[in-house]
Amino acid sequence: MGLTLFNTAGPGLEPFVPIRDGHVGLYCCGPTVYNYAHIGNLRTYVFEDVLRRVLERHGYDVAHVMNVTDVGHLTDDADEGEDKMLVGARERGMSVWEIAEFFTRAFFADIGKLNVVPPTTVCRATEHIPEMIELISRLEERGLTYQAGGNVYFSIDAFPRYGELARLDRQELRAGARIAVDSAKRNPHDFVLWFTEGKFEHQAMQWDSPWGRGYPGWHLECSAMSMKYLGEHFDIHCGGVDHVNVHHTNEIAQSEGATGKRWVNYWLHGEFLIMPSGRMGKSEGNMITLSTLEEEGYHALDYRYFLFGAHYRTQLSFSVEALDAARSARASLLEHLRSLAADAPGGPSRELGHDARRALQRIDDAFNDDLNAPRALGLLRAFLKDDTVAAAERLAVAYDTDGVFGLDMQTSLARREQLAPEHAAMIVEREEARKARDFATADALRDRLREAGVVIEDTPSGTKWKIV
RNA sequence: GGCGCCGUACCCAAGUGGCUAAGGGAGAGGUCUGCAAAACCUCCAUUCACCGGUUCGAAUCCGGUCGGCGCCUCCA
Repeated sequence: MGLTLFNTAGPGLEPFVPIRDGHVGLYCCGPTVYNYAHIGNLRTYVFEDVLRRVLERHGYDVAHVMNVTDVGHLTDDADEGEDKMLVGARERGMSVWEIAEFFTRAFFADIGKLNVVPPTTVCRATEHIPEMIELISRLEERGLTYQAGGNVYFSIDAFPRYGELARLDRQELRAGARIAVDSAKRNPHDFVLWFTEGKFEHQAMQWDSPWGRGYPGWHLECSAMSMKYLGEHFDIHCGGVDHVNVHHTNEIAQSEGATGKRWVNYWLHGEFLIMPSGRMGKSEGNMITLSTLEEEGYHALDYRYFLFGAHYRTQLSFSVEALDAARSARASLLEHLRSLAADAPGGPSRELGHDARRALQRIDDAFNDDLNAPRALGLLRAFLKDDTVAAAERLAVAYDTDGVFGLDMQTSLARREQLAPEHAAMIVEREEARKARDFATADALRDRLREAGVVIEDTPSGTKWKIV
């Protein structure tokens, strides 16, 4: 079964066919580094990671590019207001460059903990200003821009295909329904390509340009950098659903406006993580970071497992109950694998029988069906319970498919085997207490070990322990 | 106001015309145990928000009602 993906820019589900055999150009909208990423943001990167892993499982050589937006986002709407970087810097007493670096590191640390395979190319907006200026010049040559009020704007009326991605009805666009319209715009949906210093005196990051000293509009970086690293026509562009209407719509307008040809073949969009109070966001005041979860005693991979509870194109409800369920589920999965490993002294089987091959195929089919991770995980767990199949084969299927799940099954298992010497000593001490039928001492030791993250299990074949 | 998505057991959810409605968590009973924990076994939706319709047949398609969410604004 070939890979089928849901293309926002197409009729929906479509077979994936790369532009160049064996190669895939993949661009994923990256973080704005003025704050920590919250777990809603991270959901999107995990979805993209599954895509990356599935593509590589198909044998594609994936050029995976991600931008880091360290300039250009405005705190306010409608192209007004201060740069978010500036606000963040002021709050923390850091320079905008320092704060960008700080949160960039924090971001990659987070996705690393989630076992997200790093992009092959990470590019910073501030390091690609010349490319952005070049792109504006191309648009200018083609008559798609105008200058007004100190800014350079993209004129959507000069680009007939504007809004096709989001299926926007040009007549129905109601700009200004909730915000004040920039009076310099000819069409309310025109957007800024270049801001000049005359407009915002406090903008911290500025560059010289043919239109005056200033800084680029937000959408520009993705167009300029993706084309630099992936060419003017590439395979897949990903991001969150919130980007469909504005960000990606504008990216398409300026990219295709500049080249006069098709830019991206497949657009994939991940849905939101929903809190009881609705969408997660800084302004909504319901932000949870990965660090928050870790402080609460969850492992980053518990969150990754949690995300596999729902398909990437459906909203996922977040709750501590649901996260607890995922943590328990991941623990039981590892426990299950441990017992299978114990029954398979030779390790995972290299040869698979009919049933194991079929299970493997069905799991791959689920991933190939628009990255259906929840179905794949359900199939894996059902298969692992099938004791008509040799433990070694079940283990082999689990480890093999973990190449896509990315739950780090083998490593997580191994980690549980590493016992600190003082804990080993306590276990021995407890065994002696039990033999002496001094259960009070034994139970106290068990409690202390539990607090240290070592769980004790007395079984007919002796006392066992594991790291949690 | 416009556009779109969703509503499956206590919870998270898969399922997109036809085998017994995945899987996980929680819960109940049992085996085991000094007690626990874990593991294993068993049980846990004749039913898919509600009402109509299409069909030999629908959770799955169509229409309506109610409810939730998202986008239309920087935002994953």
